[in-house]
Amino acid sequence: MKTAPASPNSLFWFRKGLRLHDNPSLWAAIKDAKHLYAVFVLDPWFLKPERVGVNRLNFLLQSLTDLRSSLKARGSNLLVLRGKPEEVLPKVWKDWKITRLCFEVDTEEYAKERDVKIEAAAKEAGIEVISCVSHTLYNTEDICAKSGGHAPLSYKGFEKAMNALGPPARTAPDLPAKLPPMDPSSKGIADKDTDVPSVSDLGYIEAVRTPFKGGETEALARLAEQLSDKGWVAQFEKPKGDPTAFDPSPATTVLSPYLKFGCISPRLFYESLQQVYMEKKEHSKPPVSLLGQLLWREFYYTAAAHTPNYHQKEDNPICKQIPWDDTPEFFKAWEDCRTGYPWIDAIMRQLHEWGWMHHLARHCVACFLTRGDLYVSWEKGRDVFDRLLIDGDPSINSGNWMWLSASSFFYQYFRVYSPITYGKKYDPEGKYVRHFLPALKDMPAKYIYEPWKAPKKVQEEANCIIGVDYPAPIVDHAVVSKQCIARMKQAYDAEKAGQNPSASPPKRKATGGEKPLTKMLKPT
DNA sequence: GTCGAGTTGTTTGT
DNA sequence: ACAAACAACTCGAC
Repeated sequence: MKTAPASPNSLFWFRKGLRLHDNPSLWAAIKDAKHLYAVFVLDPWFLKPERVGVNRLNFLLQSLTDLRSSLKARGSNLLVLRGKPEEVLPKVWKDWKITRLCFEVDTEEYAKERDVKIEAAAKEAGIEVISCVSHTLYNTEDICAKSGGHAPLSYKGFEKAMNALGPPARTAPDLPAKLPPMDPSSKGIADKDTDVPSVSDLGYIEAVRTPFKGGETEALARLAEQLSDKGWVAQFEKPKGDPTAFDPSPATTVLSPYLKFGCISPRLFYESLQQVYMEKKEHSKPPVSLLGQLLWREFYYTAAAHTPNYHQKEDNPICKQIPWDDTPEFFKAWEDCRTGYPWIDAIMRQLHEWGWMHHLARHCVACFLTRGDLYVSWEKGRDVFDRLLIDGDPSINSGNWMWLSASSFFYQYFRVYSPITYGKKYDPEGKYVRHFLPALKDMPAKYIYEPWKAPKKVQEEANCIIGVDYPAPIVDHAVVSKQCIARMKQAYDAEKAGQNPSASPPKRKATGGEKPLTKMLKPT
């Protein structure tokens, strides 16, 4: 590699990390730089309705708009380019005589493959490449190194590895008020060529419905607001949250979409929490505390980055091989909010409209689709979440789906969420259900979670005939949940026998083992 | 090999 | 409000 020039022309490539605060890679880009070019590349690989829903795409575009105005305020700009990064970047680094390329480390599958190619091409062109870790608290490799060379698969193991590393790196200092300018004679840097498009510019016709707005400015304001109630922060325990809370605001911080895109730095969140905990001596602790939530993110990022085939069941060494059913009619009903269980359908409706639901609500629908009721593969549900969530983050999403389907991390498959009583205990009046499923808005509270039990007269008075205005349940939870538990046991036993065939012969159940349970699960 | 723990279950009792 | 029964998993420490 050539020696880096004294006054480099730097290209900073934004991908995640859509922020100016705590951005060590951007610091590396501006160091001694004569010129700085900040770009975001709209990659056609992402920009497909089957890959990213309108709510998250809009969140991204708002984040870019915010970033653009922040950069302009510092005498720079964000140039939004379109096309495959491996084609677009070499073109501009040639046009702009770039000598240094900087970007934040991204551990996700597609990003890793992409970045290896870009880095090789840049070095080939004599360009210095600098890449820092700032999307996670730690370098995930360091966590693995402290855990016997592999990603920890339990929270305890993760905690041990993390404690061995000590506290994470401090946040980077604020950037200077003025950033190195672009050379005004550079090709293709005019506003008209590099502006942030709208969702309709990108071919999306669906309306944006999420109430959450993207961007670093919004993220910092939300962080400040959420952490201003120090008593609340200090006593926060995730399992005690109310998944039905939505008006005026949910039971959690909703910082997840900002962390997903890096509008907020995890290290800034970490430091801000530590400040509150210093003041409030009595406070909740990981894994249930707010800090714990940030550590779970780290846990899943580490697992994803260091597990082969993490995003699929097949050839995934940490994933139980459960023979899920292929029942597209069940899957479609779940996806389209018509399982006939209001609690499940309301959560799925919130997913479509807001792109966000409370974590425990996600548990309920994930359990229902997989091991609890429909026995459909977690990969199918994962794809839906991946597309529709504004915080859809592959490492965390696939991990949680394996957790909920008892495919990895969590194995107590007999603990099944009830699609009837779970919501009822938080919201007996059914306000949440009524809001997201207006067809049921006048159903008496007594029947709001089980409307099929309402007498015909009650249904008529509520203007909601079951089977007409709102579907009848596609399965009988009391029946199928028991069958599912039995099938999970069978699958676990088969896995054990398969993994270690010499230790014990394949177990055969005395009775019931060969029952065609699939047939029994069909809609009645 | 045993035993306790595991961010977030449900139902039925008192 | 809290406790036991339900049926019973894996992992990791010892």
